[in-house]
Amino acid sequence: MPELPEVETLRRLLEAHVIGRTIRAVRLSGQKLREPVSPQLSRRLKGRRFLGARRHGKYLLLDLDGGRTLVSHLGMSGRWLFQARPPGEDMPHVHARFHFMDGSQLWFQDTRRFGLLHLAPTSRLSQDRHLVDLGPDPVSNPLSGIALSLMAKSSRLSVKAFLLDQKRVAGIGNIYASEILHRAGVDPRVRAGRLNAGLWEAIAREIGFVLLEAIERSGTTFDMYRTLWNEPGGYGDQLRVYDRSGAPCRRCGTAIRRIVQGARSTFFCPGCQTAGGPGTRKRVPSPAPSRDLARPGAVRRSSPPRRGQILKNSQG
DNA sequence: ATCCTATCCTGTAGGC
DNA sequence: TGCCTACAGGATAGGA
Repeated sequence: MPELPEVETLRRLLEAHVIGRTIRAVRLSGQKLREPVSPQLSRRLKGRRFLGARRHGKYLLLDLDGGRTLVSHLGMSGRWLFQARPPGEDMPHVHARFHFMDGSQLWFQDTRRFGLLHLAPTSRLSQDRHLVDLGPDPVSNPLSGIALSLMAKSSRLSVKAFLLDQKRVAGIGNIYASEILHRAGVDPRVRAGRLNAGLWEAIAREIGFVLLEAIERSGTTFDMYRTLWNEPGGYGDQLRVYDRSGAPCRRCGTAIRRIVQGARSTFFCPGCQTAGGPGTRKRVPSPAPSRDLARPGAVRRSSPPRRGQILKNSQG
């Protein structure tokens, strides 16, 4: 579940260690990812140099000379791994190996193959079909509460589902959505269109806070995610609700609950996350039926933005 | 138009 | 011990 902080961590590391290198060869596994990787990729990348690393939401954008950009997404289990001196042993599920002139290698590994590797013209990147519908990137262009509340105005989605929708805000996934709503004190089941401006202000603040704090710690390794050096991220012990069902809330002591929304887990504190935000106790009916699947003790493993501008200022 | 569900995929946890 | 099933979720196609 790499989300914005994990991708930004990789972007920074790639910028520091891979940008400037020239590709000698690219070897592809031939396996289909989210969509087939073009067999032309190898030919088109040969001899090209990486010029820069950008990011929008969860998409990593690697610009090359020759006017093309490598658009990548990590899906559920994707990894970018760099070795100055490639190890002797092999690794499973490596779908692209970039061999650089100096002998170093960059690998794209993706066990579950929900990731994406695709080459697009740099000049028309914002029109690329994978990127064109993305909402604003909340780290490059911090969102105001006003902007969020305008976007949510007539939405019947739960606020959790709203935050997960990449067309509205790009980069928030299942882990950080729960964390953001916990910090904002907002019940994840409340419909987005019913939240008042003050709560959107709190959510906007926590989006920025949580994502930046997670970036500082190189992201969250819950399961698959690794940095460029194959190391886990350090934000895992900062998580307040995600995967903590049954454990006491660190703010009020109430047992954290797990529910399912849109076939995805949501973790929240029934004590201090309410429909009216911090300090209110009123319980509000859920917008959609949500089953309570918390099993105590059982720890499961493992101004509104405009379109067309999304790729500007995406340096992160 | 908006929202919801099923689908893709693999490794792993849990049940028997 | 080992087989089998269920589950995890990002994005999206297609249905309601």
